[in-house]
Parts: sequence; C-alpha cells; structure tokens
Amino acid sequence: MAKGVTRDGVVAAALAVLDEHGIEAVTVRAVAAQLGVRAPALYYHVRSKQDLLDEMGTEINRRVVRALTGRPASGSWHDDLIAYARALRAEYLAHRDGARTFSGTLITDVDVLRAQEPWLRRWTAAGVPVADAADATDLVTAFVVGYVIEEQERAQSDPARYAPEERDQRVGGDAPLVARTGHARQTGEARFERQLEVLIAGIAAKLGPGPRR
Amino acid sequence: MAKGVTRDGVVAAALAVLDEHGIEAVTVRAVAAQLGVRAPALYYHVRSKQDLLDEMGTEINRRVVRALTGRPASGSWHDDLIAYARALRAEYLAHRDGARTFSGTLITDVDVLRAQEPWLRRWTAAGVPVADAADATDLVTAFVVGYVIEEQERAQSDPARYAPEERDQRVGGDAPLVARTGHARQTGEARFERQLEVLIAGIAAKLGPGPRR
DNA sequence: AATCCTCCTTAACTAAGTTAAACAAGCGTT
DNA sequence: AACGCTTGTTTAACTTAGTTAAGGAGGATT
Repeated sequence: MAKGVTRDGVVAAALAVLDEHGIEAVTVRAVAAQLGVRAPALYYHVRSKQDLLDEMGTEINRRVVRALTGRPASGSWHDDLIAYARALRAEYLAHRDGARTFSGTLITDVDVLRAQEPWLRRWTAAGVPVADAADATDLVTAFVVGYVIEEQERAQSDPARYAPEERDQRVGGDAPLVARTGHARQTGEARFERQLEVLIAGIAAKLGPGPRR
Repeated sequence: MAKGVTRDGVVAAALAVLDEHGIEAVTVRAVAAQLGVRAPALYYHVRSKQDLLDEMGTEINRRVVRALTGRPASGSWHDDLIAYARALRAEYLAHRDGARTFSGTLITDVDVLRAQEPWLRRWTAAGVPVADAADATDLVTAFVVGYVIEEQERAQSDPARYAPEERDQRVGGDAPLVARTGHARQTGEARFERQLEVLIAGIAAKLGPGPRR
C-alpha cells in the first residue's frame, strides 16, 4: 500500500472490506491485512473495534451530507426532504448491511451537525418552527432506516423465502388477502418512492408551512 | 431448573438473558447456564446461534400479534395502525437493543403471517386496495423500527453525549438553529406519538379510504 | 551520540461459536 | 432379563476474533 497507515486509512480499508465481503468479514485482522499490516497495528490508530465502527458510521454520514450540499439549492423543503431520503438510502444501499450497521451511529463529527444549519434555515425562512423541521427530518430518517434495513435483509436472505410461490405454500389457502399482498408487493425504487411520497404528504399536512395542526 | 430442556425453553432462556444483561451477554454459554446445562447441550435443540436469534425474533413478533388480537376490534384502520405502532414499539422497548436485534428478522412463523388476514380484511372492507393496506402497514413498521433504534441507541449511550450543554459546546456558536433543535427536542412518548400522527396523516391522505391519489 | 517518539511486530490471553465423541438413562423388542 | 436404539447431555477440543504486553526499528530531537 502507501507508506504509513493513518486513522482515515484504517476507516477506508474497513469500508473496503465491508463492501467486498460484508459486515461479518470486517474483522480487525482482515482490515489490517487490507493495509498490509498485522492486527495489533490498528490499535495504534484506533482505540477499539467499536471506535472503528463509529468512525465508519461518521464517514457514511459525512458522505450523505456531501451528497446533499453538493446539490444546487432546490428552494423547497419538500424537495430537500426527498433528496435527503434518497441520498441516505443510496448511501446505505452502497454498503452491505449498511442500514443495520450504520443506523443509530453516534454522530461524533461536528461538521455533520453543523451542516444542518442551512438546511434548518430554509425551513424557518418558510415559516416553519425549528422543532417541526427537526421532527420532519428525524421522521424521514427513521423511515429510511427502517425501510432499508428490511430491504437489505430481504435482499440477502434466501430468495426462495420471499418468493410468492413459497409464501403461498406456507400461508395456505385460508388467507387470500395475505397471499395477495405477497404478489402485489412492489420492490426497490418504486416502492420506496411511493412510501416516501406518503410520508411527505403527512409532513406537508401537519408540519409544513401552512395552517398549523 | 425444570426437567428437560426444550426448544421453546431455550428461546425463553435467551430472552431472559437478553432482558437482564443485554444482547452482548446473550452467549450460548450464558443461555445454557440459565438452563442449568452446558453449552453444547443447546445444539441439540437449536441448529446455531443464528437459529436461536431468529426464533427469538419470531417470538417477539408473536407477542406483538397477540397484543393486537387480544384487543377489541376498534373498527377503524386508523386506530388499528396506531395500536400496531404502539404495540411494536412497546415490545421492542421491552428488550435491550430490541429494535436493532429483532428488526428485519425473517418471519418464519406461519401464524404470524396468517394473523394479518383479519387486519387486511378491515381495510378492504373500507374500500382500500390490499396493496395500499400492505404499504401502509409496512410504512408504519419501517417508521417504528427506525424510531426505536435511534431511541434505544440514545438511551444507552453516554447521556452526556446528548445533553444540550455538551451539544452546544460541540456545535459552537455559529449554528444557532442546530443548537436550538438540541433543546427543543422532545423525547419518549410525546415525540413518538407526534411523529406517528404525522405519518398517519400522510397515510390518510394518500392511502386511506377516500379520493385516490 | 544518546535519547525519544512513532509505528509496527511477535507472542499470547480470553471469550465465544461450534464439533466430535462418549456416556447415561429410558424404552421397546426379542 | 438382556439387548440395543433413541434421546439428551457431558467433556474435550478446535477455531476465530478482540485485545494486551513487550519489544524493536528508524527517524527526529537534543
């Protein structure tokens, strides 16, 4: 590899291992090997594996922020929220077990926190209370986390387990509606966009600018 | 303990260990000790630890279903959804790391699947397409999962980390709005109910009975 | 030149999941 | 009654993973 190992280098190597082999392969020894170094060497740069995982999570958050700030100001909080949801999902999907691994990660990076400032400013400029803006953001975050966890879980479990035929078999004939949901279920983009739209509608009704409550 | 160890007994013991000492304490040896038995004995009843975790997840789902079916039929899908969200959150909160551990668990129990039938029937009776009903349910599920993951993460991390003063310190003075959200943030029940209400409003607007789309 | 600091190594410990092989107890069959 | 099968457990042991201890090589500092 390069010359010296750095803390950022360790994080990058860990993310590389994650992307290539999944979260269960992210061992201290594997990350060290990726850097051409022995396991204990990492402990000079990182306090513990948990520390490393936190740092990986922070990096993920940083990338989401980057994806959002790199985008021209849309003008509407409505579009902002949708863009945020898409960026967060994309970043999670980009890593195996991404949502499960990185959701709820303690955000230790001050810059990530600070990046919310212009975001919030746009809401308040539209006459929305800060608390509402924070609620709306957190609501979208919670939805994306929950959605992608399920999405990734499904993707990597036995495909037959979720196949309509298999499901019908298991459910039996006495639950026609349940069986039908198995068939009607969309997946991927379309489903995400649809549910996101519903969520945004609720936010518009209860939290967005306009008649309160 | 009792006489013979059973598969259900193993699951119950594992849940007991989880509740008492958290997910990291749920080791094969610890669960075995809880049953007054040595570790390898469990492998007679359970294929692997993952198998055990799946079974625990299924049991959690079963309890949510039980909490819902034990309740008098409310009549409105609106109340049904709220009751479901509350039951799911309560069950997750009842176990340390509950949301993280059990979300996305493969539902292997046929009875849990079948229990959705009367639930769906109520929606279709109100003129809602099955696909919409399934979407609404999954949307609520995703929200609760995401919400509680963050809630539990916050609860067990260093309290100072989330204290407003500490946060202000880290954010600095040049992000007044971000600082404000730190103070205005509600927690627990109130916050959950508020966000749930927003979500339900969206569902009512886009998926519930009434004018389509 | 001596020392110190940085970054890495080897050796080793511990905890945890898992497997192999043996053993005890109950039970049906001859 | 004796035999052998099934069930459920045991002891011993292997493997992987996180982590620590102690030390060594090499450049920077005094």
